[in-house]
Amino acid sequence: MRLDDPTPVSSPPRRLVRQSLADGVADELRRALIAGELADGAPIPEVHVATRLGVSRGPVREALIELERDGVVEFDSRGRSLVRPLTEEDFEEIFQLRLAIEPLAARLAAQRMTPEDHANFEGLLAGLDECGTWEKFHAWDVEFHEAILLTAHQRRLHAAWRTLKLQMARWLMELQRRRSLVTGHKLPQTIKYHRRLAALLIEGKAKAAETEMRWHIGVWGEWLPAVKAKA
Amino acid sequence: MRLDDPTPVSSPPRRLVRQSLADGVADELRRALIAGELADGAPIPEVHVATRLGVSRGPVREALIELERDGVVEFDSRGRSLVRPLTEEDFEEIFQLRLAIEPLAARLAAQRMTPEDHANFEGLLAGLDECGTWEKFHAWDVEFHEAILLTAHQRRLHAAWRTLKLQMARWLMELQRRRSLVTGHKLPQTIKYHRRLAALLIEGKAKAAETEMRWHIGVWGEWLPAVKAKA
DNA sequence: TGGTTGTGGACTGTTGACAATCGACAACCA
DNA sequence: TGGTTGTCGATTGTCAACAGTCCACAACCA
Repeated sequence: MRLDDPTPVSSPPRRLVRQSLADGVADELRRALIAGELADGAPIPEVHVATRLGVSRGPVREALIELERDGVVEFDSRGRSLVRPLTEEDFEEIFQLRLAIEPLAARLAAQRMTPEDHANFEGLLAGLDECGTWEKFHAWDVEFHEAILLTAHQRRLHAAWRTLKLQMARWLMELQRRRSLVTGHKLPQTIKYHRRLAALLIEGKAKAAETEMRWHIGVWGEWLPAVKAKA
Repeated sequence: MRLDDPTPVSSPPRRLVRQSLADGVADELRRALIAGELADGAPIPEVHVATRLGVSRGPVREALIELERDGVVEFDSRGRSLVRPLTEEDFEEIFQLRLAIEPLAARLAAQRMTPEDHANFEGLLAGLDECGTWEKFHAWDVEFHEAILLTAHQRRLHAAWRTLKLQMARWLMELQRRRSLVTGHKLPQTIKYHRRLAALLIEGKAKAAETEMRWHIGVWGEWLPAVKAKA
């Protein structure tokens, strides 16, 4: 890339973005949360995180606020932050919210799909072939749903969904750890369903995509028993 | 109230809550935003707010982050905060999101209504009689919808809705300022509809309340033309 | 012994100061 | 003149320190 060309680079590749320390701290906390390094209900003293990561308390504070918005951290009445325990009701809530958000997003995405989105989804669809394990598939799945939310072009809808994303990841890890997942679902079958949904989106069949997504989330909600077994 | 009684006061009345400066700053900014004292797109330098309110930049930072979550403030690439301009697309988005959230909330609220909630809604219903002006009614309306979201007992749903609340207030003020509101709607009629919705909730008719709310939001969405006229 | 009263430690809330970044505008030069 | 290079002011990012609050535990007393 030539650096003496004065025309600005507008598209994503090779653009320098300054990432604040707060963002870095948030990323690190997210990682730790998903990795299960922080137990449910464990306190997260600002000072500890700060010294551990070699920053001051300011950025840590901001990161914690960010994570509170994502629903994985909560502040007690005295302002101390702690890992928000996962409860069965949370799962139920997340289920309801997904049911409200994602079918709508699917409809809008199908309606508003541009040629670029089109190509994007074709690529995703192709990537599905390489999902030989549940682990790979789950990674693909998150990317897929995120793509739908992005394609819907609704900032607020996406923001609401984002707050669910991290929590779903935590559930997934927790369930995998207990090996209580994959409750009667076959991977090839699951992949088939996703292929179907992706096809509807690509074809721009808005109403059908919405219905399919509603059903899709419903299936996901069937994990609830596994969740109950854990809680 | 006796202060030498060791039993803690759990219910709302007379309980001392420490409000951080950040919360106070956020409240003040919210007020200014709704009052129209901050123009669309106007920068909000931390230092200005801090000196104006006699606090340091820390709490102001946190307040601005809070308002960004509420969707009324945005940060540019360099971290500077500014008043997020209201656009027609925003209104459309808010409409879609309300349509996804509130009917669901109404259904859940009707299902889960406790005797206390019951009394609460009865009180609200009575308060409707004193809404002689649109202004009073709008205040009542916000309280009403908030009560529904609270009664649904879904943290995340409520959180998603809260981010819309402030923005709706901004729209309302903006439209009132332009006198482009009340587009063919009569106040007594509007009050009648609300009375009907409230009755369904109180009677616990979940499905009917959900449908009514969907229609209700749909009517609200008819303000869109007025919004377009403004934008 | 049972309840009250210090006292220390662990945190958070808030602040003021310093460093870094960026736009605007002036100075400079080929 | 057109483009490049300083420089200044405005604003945010980050930090270290201080003050306030609360819990836990010990000391104390009736």
